[in-house]
Amino acid sequence: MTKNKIKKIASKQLAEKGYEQATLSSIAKEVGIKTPSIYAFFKNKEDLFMTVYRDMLEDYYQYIQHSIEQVTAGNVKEKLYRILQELSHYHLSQPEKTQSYMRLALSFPPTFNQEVKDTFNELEQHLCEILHEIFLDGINKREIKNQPLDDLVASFLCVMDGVFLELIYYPEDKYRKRLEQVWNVYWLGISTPLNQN
Amino acid sequence: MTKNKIKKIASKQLAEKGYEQATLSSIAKEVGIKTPSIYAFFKNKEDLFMTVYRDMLEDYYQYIQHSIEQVTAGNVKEKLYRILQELSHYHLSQPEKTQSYMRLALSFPPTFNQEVKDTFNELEQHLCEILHEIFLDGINKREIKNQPLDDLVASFLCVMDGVFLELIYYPEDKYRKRLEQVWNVYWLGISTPLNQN
Amino acid sequence: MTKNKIKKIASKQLAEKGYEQATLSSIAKEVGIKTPSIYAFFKNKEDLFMTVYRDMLEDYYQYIQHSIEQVTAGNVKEKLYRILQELSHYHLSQPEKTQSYMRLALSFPPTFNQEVKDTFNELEQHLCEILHEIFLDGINKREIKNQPLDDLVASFLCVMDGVFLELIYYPEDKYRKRLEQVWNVYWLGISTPLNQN
Amino acid sequence: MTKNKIKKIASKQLAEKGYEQATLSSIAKEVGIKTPSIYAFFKNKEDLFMTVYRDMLEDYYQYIQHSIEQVTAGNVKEKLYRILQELSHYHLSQPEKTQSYMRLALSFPPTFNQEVKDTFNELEQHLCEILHEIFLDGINKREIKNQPLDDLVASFLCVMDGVFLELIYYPEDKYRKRLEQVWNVYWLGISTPLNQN
DNA sequence: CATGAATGAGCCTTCATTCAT
DNA sequence: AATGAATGAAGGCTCATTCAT
Repeated sequence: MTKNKIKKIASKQLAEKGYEQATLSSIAKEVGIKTPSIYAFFKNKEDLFMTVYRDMLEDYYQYIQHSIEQVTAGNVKEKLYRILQELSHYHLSQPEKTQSYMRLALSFPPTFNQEVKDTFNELEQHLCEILHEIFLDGINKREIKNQPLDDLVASFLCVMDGVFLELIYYPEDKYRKRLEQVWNVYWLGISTPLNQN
Repeated sequence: MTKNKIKKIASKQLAEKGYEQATLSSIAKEVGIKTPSIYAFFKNKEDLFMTVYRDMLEDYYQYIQHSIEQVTAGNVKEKLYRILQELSHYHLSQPEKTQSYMRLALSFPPTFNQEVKDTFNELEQHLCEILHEIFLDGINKREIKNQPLDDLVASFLCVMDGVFLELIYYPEDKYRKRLEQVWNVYWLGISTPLNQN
Repeated sequence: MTKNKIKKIASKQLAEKGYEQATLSSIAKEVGIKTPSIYAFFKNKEDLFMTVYRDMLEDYYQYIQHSIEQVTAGNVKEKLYRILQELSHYHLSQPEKTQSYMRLALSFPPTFNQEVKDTFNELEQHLCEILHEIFLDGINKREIKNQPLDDLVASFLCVMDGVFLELIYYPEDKYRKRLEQVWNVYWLGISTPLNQN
Repeated sequence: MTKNKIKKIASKQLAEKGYEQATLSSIAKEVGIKTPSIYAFFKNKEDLFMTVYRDMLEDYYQYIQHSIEQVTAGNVKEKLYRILQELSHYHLSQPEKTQSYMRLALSFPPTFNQEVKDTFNELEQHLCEILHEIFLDGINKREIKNQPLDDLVASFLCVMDGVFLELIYYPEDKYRKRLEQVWNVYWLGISTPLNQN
């Protein structure tokens, strides 16, 4: 279906060149159609990329949700590490998406920014709840040192953010090593002595 | 001097709107000159923003260097926290610069990207050395739990990155709270029990 | 068809004002369209004039070829004179074309020059062969004094060139007189006494 | 003297690139001054090239005049041939001048064209008189077949023009051969049998 | 003499978009 | 659903030129 092809290539070019350089005509050319044909499917350039963005976010959302739900087995250490790994896997296995993602977050017309932020917040909210539970569980089970839950959640989110940024800037191998180092220190830091093996 | 005014406003508009939207004509208008006048000072649009970027990086470099050198007094805890604070202060006190910075890093013509990465790496290299020393010192003085130095450095860089990303996305008050939470957990995690007060 | 109209007017303005002064906007204005519309038909300004030039050359080529082929009847004197006349007729009946032609030959971006020269050479080559035959025939029939064939061909080409240059510089009436004078002397010069009536 | 340097380089760039491409700034750069400095010596771009052109023509004029005056010795054949040779020598020894010359003749703003033509005409007028005398002399001395003087003059001018055009288009060696062939045929054509050796 | 700064005019070009087909 | 033709808007850039210094 042409519509999907357009979206796919729009997303790809967005990743490669950013919003402004991802010209309708350049997209059309790569799709193999003429520029005005795009308007048969999308009202606008903004509309097209809005859609692309929503799809992307939806996809991400689904993935994260799905990943998290599957992380029921295992102890807290495994759960947390698993989250970082799922995150890494998602971005590493389809780096263009992450790029597009970042690009849109920065280069989108201001009108759009609110929606971007809203979706982001929702996602974060969800994540917070999950992490809350996990850490609560961890403390109860004495896997994790007793600390304010919010602090723990914040710290993990910070690790996630840091790891995410490095995921963008470093090549995969260097990134993987980093991730491990970070995780080692982090886990050693938050866990109770009993669980540091 | 007009040249500086151009650079300043170019940087500002870059932060606000990104490279493509920071039009030469829009810059000129805000400076109060006519567009072609810009060419009396810069060869190109690219040249202008190249200069802006280099200045920015130079400035950042100087600041970090300066900050770090002054962090000789105090124990390791103070030193590390001080670094995070200086970083925060730098970006919070002139948020446009940070924005420009991010924008250029993502939206610049590919030719330029190598230079961006090189400068980045150099900066990181320098930071690594400093952190290395600090952590080594911390371990020797029993302020910090004995762990591989590289892991510690990596973890701190990750915290820095995470904190940096949040600094961009959250409003200042929310950010400050986050920073404190993160720091609490982090320091509790890496320090020896004696130093956890 | 708009495309042809653009070409026609481009050619005309080229003749009148030269490549640089034949602005896309001035062409568009005369065609009655807006400047960007030209890009629906031509990739470039260069592309447009390239096309114009090739058409011109093609047209010239066709004409010369056609003219020559029809000059089978008559004796050698008539044939040669006919060639000069056809040449004159071509340029006099559409002087803009000749002007454009000259203009492009001189003012075109260097990239293009090779193609210009190549086409020119091909045309000249063809002409040489024809003249060769005619002169050979002339000598055999004792209409023309026995001289090296190559010299005769060269001399005739020189007359053509001279005549061509004068065709550009003189107004038509003056040119016609000149042509006759030149032809008189030339024919008297190369013909055998029997044929000088 | 800077003024002369400007003129020289203006002329050179004119030859190489034509009037429009011979930018004041590009001239200034090659001279080693800043663009506005040109205005210390010339009122205008047009003024500059006007001067350049007048100098060129003056120079040409002088040369031709001088050449011709020195062609008093020798018989008519030698005189005529000498003229062609001087012409060739002039253009071959400083081909840029000829290029500039042609360029200006074609690409100059229309205002200027009249002066160009006037000077040209004057030169031609002068040449005509000289040729008139030579041919008259030639006929009287039975070196040249009796023909209308005007025709002879016209024919020689035509040869000059043709030869000139070929001088521009052919490389030197090819040109020289051509010139000889043309001259052979021409002289054989106009001379009396007695003088054809 | 020379130049730094500035500018009006204009050029080529690209882009998103529309509309009739 | 697709496209050829057209366009308003704008962008980056160059050029000749001026003027104060």
